[in-house]
Amino acid sequence: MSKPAIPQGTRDFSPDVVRKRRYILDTLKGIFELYGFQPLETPAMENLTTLTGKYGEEGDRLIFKILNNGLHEIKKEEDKVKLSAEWDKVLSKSYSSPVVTERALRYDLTIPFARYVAMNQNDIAFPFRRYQMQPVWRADRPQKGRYREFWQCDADVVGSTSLINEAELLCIYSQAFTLLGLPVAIKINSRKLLQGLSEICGHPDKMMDITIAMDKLDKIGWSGVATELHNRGIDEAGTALLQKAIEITGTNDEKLAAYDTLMETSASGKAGVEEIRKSLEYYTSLWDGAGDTITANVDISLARGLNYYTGVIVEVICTHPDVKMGSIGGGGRYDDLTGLFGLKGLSGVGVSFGVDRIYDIMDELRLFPQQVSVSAKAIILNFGGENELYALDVLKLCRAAGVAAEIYPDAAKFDKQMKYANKRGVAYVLLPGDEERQTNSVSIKNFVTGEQKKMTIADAIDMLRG
RNA sequence: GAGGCUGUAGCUCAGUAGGUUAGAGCAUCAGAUUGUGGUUCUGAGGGUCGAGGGUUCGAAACCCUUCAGCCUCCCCA
Repeated sequence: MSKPAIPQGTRDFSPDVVRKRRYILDTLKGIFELYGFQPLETPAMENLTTLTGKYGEEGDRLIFKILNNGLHEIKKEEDKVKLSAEWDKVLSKSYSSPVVTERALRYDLTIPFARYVAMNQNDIAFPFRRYQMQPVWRADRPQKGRYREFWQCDADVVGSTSLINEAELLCIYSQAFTLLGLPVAIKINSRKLLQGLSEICGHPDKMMDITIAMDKLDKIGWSGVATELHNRGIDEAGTALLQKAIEITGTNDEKLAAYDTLMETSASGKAGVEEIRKSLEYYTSLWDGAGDTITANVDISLARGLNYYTGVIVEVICTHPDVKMGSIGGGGRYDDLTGLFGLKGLSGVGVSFGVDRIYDIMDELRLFPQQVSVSAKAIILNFGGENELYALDVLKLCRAAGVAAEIYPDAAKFDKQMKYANKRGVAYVLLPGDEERQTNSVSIKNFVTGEQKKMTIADAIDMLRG
C-alpha cells in the first residue's frame, strides 16, 4: 500500500485556504463585472493543434498532453505498429503524434479565448470584453511560487485598437491591488519600443535576444546584461546604445521624452513611445488613485515572454520589502491573435492575475481580513433522547432566520461536543437540554467570552443575527 | 534541459567513531471530568527508518542503483 499523495506541483486546498482564495477570486470578479466584462468558461482540455505553436518552443514543451483513450479504438494493425513507434518520441515532449495524443490541458486562458472568439464571431458584439477565472496546467518543474496546476484570472478586450482599453486594464490592476491591500508596481513597456531599440542598435532581427537579456537587469545588473548581450551576438556599439537607453531615468514623462529622441530613426520605436504615453494619459484621467500604493512606471527593460504581444506590455510585481516573488500579473496587446484561427484583423489587449502567487504573498503578509475565515456561526449540542428532536427544532429556526448553524449529530459526551465546537472556531454554542426544553428556551454560550445565558429561542436567534 | 538539498509515526523533526526492543513534540483515542471548551495531568495505539541491492557478526546510519519531494538556474504566473 503506497502512501496517499497528489501529483507533483498540485495542491489540496483546505477549508480555510479555499475561503481565502475565494476572497481573492470574488474581489477580482467584482471588479471585472464593475468594468463591464462578461464571464466566459472554456473546457479544461483543448485540441492539441489549438495550442501548439502559440507559446513558443519552450511553451510547446510545457503543454500537458492527454493520452488518446476512451474515444479511440485502434483497429488497423499498421496504426498499432505506428503507435508503439511514436510513443517514445511523444514522451520527449517536443514531439506530437495524433496517433498517441490529440488533446491537451489548457495552458493559459488567452488562446482558448481567441479560439472561442473565432468560433463565435457571428454572435459576439465587438468590442468584446470578457473575463475568465479557471485553472491552467503546465508540465513545468515546480518550485517556489510555481505550480503545475494553477489559476489564472484574465480580462481581455478584442475588437478595439483604442488605447482606452489599455488604460482600463491598468485601472483594473490598480483597483484590484488597492482592494486586496497589496503594494505593487505596474511596469509598462511596448513591443514596438523594443523593436525600435533593436533597430537603432543595428540588430533589427535580434529583438527577442535583446529583450530577453535586458529583462534580466533586475537580477544580474548591467554588467551581467552586457555579457548576455555579447553572447547573443550584439556588438559593442549596439550594447553601448542599449546601456544609454537603460540608464535613462526620471518621471514617466521625462523617460518617454528621452526615448522619443533616441528613437528618431525608428518609426516603430516612436510609435511605441506614443502608445505608452497615450495609455498613461488615459489612465491618469480614469484612475482616481490619490494616496494609494500603486505606481505605474515606464520600464524599457520589461520583456514579457509570450511571443504574440505586439504593442503595449505590462507586468505587476509586489513592492513589499519582505516579498521575494516574481510577477503576479501581466499582459499586453496582441494585434492578430485570432488570425491564427482564421479571423483576421481583430486586435486584442488583456491582463492576467496570478492568483496563486497573490495568495502566497497575502498569506505571508497576513493581509486576509479576519472575517474571511469564519464558518458556521453556531453549533447546537445534542443531549439525546427527547432533547435531540428539540435541538432539531432550534436548528430549523436558526436556518429559517438565516443563521448558519449545525447540530452535533451524535449524543456524544458533553466534553467531546464542546471540544469539537472549540476546534471548529464557532462564535456560539447552543445548549438545548432538559431544562431548556421544558421552558421552551435555550442556553446560548458565547465561545469567545465564555459568557452563557438562558433565553427564549427567538431572543437567542436575535443575538446570533446581531 | 543543468545543478544543489532532503526522504525516520498522520504532521514537524531528533537519532553517525555502525551495537539489545528506533525516540520527542504535535495530532488521535481513552481516563482524571456522564451539563461546560481552550489549560493541566495519566495512559494507549501508531513506524517493513522511501524502495532495491551491497559491505559487515551486526545497517536508520557506510557504498551503489532507483524513486519521490523541495530549492536554484533556464523559462514563466
